[in-house]
Amino acid sequence: MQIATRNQVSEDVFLLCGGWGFRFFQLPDRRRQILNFLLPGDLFSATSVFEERFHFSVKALTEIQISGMRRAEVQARIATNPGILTALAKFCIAETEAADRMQTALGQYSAEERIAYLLLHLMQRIAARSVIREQRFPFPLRQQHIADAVGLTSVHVSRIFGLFRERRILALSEGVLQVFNLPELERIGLLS
Amino acid sequence: MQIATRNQVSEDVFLLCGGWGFRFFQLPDRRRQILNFLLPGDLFSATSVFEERFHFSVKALTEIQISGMRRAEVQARIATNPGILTALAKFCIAETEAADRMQTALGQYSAEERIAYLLLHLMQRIAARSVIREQRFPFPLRQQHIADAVGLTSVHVSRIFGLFRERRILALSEGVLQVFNLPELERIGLLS
DNA sequence: CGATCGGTTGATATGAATCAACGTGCGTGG
DNA sequence: CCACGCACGTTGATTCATATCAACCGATCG
Repeated sequence: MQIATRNQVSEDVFLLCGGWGFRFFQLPDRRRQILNFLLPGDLFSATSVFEERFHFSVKALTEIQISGMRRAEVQARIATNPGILTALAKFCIAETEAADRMQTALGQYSAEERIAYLLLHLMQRIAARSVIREQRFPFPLRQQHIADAVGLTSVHVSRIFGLFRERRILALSEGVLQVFNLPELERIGLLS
Repeated sequence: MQIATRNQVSEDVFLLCGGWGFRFFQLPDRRRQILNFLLPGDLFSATSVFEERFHFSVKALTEIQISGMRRAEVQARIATNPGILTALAKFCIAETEAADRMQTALGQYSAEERIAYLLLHLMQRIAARSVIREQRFPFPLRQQHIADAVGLTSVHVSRIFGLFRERRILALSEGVLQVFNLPELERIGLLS
């Protein structure tokens, strides 16, 4: 379900309170790039506090809850309460660093490396939000989402998952990602 | 010449006053990803105002002048003068949007499209800083830099430049990029 | 004068895309 | 309740874009 569209004007700053979403660019042909995945607690984007229009689109991946705050009000709060600015800066730093790392993955990594990197990054973010037992992560993405995020086709993503499964590194089914061999996954996807 | 190194701690926020540089990640093998190019007037990164250590490395491409400001002082100024925060936010927005577009280029574009996109983006930034006559842009990058920025080999970059030259779209030599057919370059590299 | 750097070009290899077929589960309308 | 269509994933055959390896050239510089 589309939540926001590039160039759309909004007076609100949005926070994802529950569920999963993703931020993306749609090209005029069929191609699209998923820029990142949104998890509970994420602002759509730190910069949206100062931008009156979205420079990206957003879709929901599951049922979601979002909360909107008036931009003018958020800005006023920043002026009076410096703690808010610090929190915003922290979020912005995380976002920027994640973007830089993803850019590196897209420019330099092989298919296996890119997928491993994406999974590790998501696992870390999921684990920060809920307790993980036996390395089983809730994981609502379809292979097409992974493909659009790491710049591969879904066919090729399927092959790589087949390899990972065969090598007993991980398995993905029914919305659950189970990791059997974390060190190996990290060896593949944690290049820096 | 290396100017800054990943994980290095610094109490200063840096501004590039003259010359060209670039921000990058170096991988343990030979690979590196150039994250963006720095032109006069650019902060190394907007987030460095709130980060005490670099999460990236920086190298100079030409002779450069840089100016450092105490981070604590910059933060104090923000608190008293809201105009500085607005300016910082504007820079951060431009940086973020450029990163999102580059991520899209790396994930979705062909070699020709990526190079055309990079050149157009740089041309726009160069033109914002100096008057351009006859579509001749000062351009100190080597083909290896372009390769590392768009995730190709320098050999392949050379072939694509050969094609562009042959098709009378542009030519690059002696530090000058000359564009003969801007509409065609835009058709190739301006997909969204 | 030799060495190094940046760029070009050709031959070949390879990783990922494309095209196509098939299976399975699921929702929906008859 | 069944039949059909559709979304998602898998697998095989083939093609294509880009990488790799290698040779060579001209400019520059110690």
